[in-house]
Amino acid sequence: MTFFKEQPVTIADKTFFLLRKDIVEGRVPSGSKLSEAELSTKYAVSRAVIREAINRLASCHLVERKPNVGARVVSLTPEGLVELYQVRESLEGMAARLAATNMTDDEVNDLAQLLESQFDQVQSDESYYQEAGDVDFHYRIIVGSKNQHLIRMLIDGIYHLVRMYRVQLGMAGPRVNSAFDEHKNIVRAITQRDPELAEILMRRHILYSKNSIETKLNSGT
Amino acid sequence: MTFFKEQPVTIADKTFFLLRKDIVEGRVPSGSKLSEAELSTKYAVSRAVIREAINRLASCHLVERKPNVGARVVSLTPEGLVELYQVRESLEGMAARLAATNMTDDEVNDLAQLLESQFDQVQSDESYYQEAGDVDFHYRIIVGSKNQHLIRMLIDGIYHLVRMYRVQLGMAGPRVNSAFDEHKNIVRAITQRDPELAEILMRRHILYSKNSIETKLNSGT
DNA sequence: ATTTAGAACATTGTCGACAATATAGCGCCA
DNA sequence: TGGCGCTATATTGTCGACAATGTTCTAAAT
Repeated sequence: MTFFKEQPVTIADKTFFLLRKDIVEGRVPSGSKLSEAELSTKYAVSRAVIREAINRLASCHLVERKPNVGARVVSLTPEGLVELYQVRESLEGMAARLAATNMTDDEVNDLAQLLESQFDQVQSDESYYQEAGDVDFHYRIIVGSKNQHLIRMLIDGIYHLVRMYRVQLGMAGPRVNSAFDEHKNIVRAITQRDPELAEILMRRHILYSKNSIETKLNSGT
Repeated sequence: MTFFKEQPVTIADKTFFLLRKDIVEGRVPSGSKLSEAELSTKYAVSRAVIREAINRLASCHLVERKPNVGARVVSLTPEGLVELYQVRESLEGMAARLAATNMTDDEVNDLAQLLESQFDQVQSDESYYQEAGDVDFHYRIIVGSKNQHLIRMLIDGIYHLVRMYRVQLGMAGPRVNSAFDEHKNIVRAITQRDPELAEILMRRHILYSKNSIETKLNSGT
């Protein structure tokens, strides 16, 4: 149940979503050049809407554009991953802090219930939780912060890059049980309306994720 | 000495910078509608470059765009100010933390020297420090974090909104001496290469600023 | 053989016109 | 008189063509 389903209204929207999906999931390889003419034929739209789509992708930090030269898909590097997770730690920590005071009781209950239902899945079949379940959890807290800047920066911006790293560097891995416990502790802090604790736990949770991914990367090379 | 001077290369760049300046400094009033036709005659460019400029402004959260309807300059509200400073606290806190480990010794020395030179100005003439001096200090730490995401989010994005609030709600006010002391303490923490302390002090510094502004706003109404 | 100047090519930037959508005004009907 | 629907108008979205810039290839000169 992804509740904030963004749906395209204009052609530029649709093209933007398509292109973003293709980039995030690696069909347009990272580091490759984006030719406006080529893309306009590929997606069967005018160059103007391609340009708008590329500009929007640049806002998300998914492509880098140079004037009079063109745009390239960002390249995925270990350093980039570290920087990304530093920002995540900062922003999502604040999101958890704010969620502890700004989420309604109903929202908190729903969140706790979500974890309950995921608990069963973790027991029987681990595969689900890693992907959508984790994202769902984090999204709810971000939205629960009720801070528009935070919400837009994370959901419209950073999370697509995070997903790009996840998909292309193949991050599934373990850490399912431990992450689940961390989620539970965060929810407990929010339930107790303890902002400081919620922030600390969220930051540690993201820090652990980063470390886990880093070791996996290093062992891979 | 503003060292990261961004200069326009294309017409769209120039128009974007002009329009942003006009919005931030209130010549285009907050909450007003941005007519593409009107702006294209006003700035003597085609509608296409106006559209690109508006799109970029939307990425900075300076305007809000609705499909098939148009774009409006954001309205400045007390709640918006609070949300903005929450994000600042989060991101600049992390920037200070990272700066404590990533700034070179030379950069740290320059920063300390900057504060020294500002100290004299604070003694004699308070007016300078509040504006450019404060911004310069924060910019150096942000850049010193060496985190590209942080740098772009803050300098390209949030800081223009901050300036917009400052200019249009007329925030000059006192807090010069106390802010200066806080700056000094932050630099000391960075000099001692103490990331945790640098982050804590920066967050408190921004929190104090927010509180100061809020009380000023409330007393104004 | 290497470097450099220039021309030919390819790509991005800018523009004006047309299409699609939303808004405002007017008349009709209950 | 008030509300509803239609038409007219204004605004945004999309497109193809032209201009400006960057890039590559060639050829000539040292």
